[in-house]
Amino acid sequence: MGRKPCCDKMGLKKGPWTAEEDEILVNYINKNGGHGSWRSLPNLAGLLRCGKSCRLRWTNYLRPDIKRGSFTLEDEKLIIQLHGILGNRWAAIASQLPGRTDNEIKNLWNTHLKKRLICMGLDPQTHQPLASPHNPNDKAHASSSTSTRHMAQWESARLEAEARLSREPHLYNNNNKTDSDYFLRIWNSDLGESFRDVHKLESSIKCESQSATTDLASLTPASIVKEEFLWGVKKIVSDSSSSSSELHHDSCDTSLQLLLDFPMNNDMSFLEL
DNA sequence: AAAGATGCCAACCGCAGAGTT
DNA sequence: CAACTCTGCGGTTGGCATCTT
Repeated sequence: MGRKPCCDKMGLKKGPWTAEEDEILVNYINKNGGHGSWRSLPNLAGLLRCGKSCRLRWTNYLRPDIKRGSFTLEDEKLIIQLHGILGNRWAAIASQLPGRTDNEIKNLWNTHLKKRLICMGLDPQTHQPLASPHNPNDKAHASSSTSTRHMAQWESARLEAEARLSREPHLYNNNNKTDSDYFLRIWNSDLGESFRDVHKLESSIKCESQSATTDLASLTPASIVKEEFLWGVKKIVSDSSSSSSELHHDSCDTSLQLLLDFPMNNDMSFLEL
């Protein structure tokens, strides 16, 4: 059904890259001010590799901004925290660690961090204690604060947006008002701050009926969370364009509440650890 | 010292989504 | 709007390095 792998072509080399191949690839990209089409790059550069292999070699090893060397404790801590929020979305996690690649982080996770969590008695997927199924503490986790989980969803969406923009830096500068663009601006605006304040006042927010019916086993993809969030952001933006500042403030509050109220089934209770 | 086990990581594979025709 | 192409992502693997017995 699917397309044949691009490396199936006869005569294309696979396996480890040689220094000569690296040099050819780097020289080509430097000379042309970018890679252009990865598919046509091997022919143009004179490499007996498929485009995919070239892209991987460049993004994971040859890129000039790659940071080499071991991860610091802070890095590892951050990766664990981000994994708790984002799951196995290595590219999104990597976007928060400049110079580190998704592959590198994935390897670090699979070889070190995962085991470390297990040793600490935590499930590396859920970041929750590997306790017995009848552990009363688990129940406490299940009914964790909704506002805490909303906070995690905001954070998740923010990281996704940043990951996207880090891949497409031109979006910062042009006039395309993308969803991610809006998101980041709102996140850094008074509204974002308001939300963070709301989080601090989490005891005042009661959504117990929703969290009680949450299916903890089914994790909602963060993209869905973002969709819901963006709907709220778009409402804020459209409201603000036709309102006085006071009304704007009200609409922000309203939209903020909408964001807080949207149905969710992500289990983010690990944030309370 | 040698053989087997384990760790590590670069690279490959296949899928999915976005863009194009 | 279906078919196709391109690219990015996450899972997996192969092989070298290191450790253990």
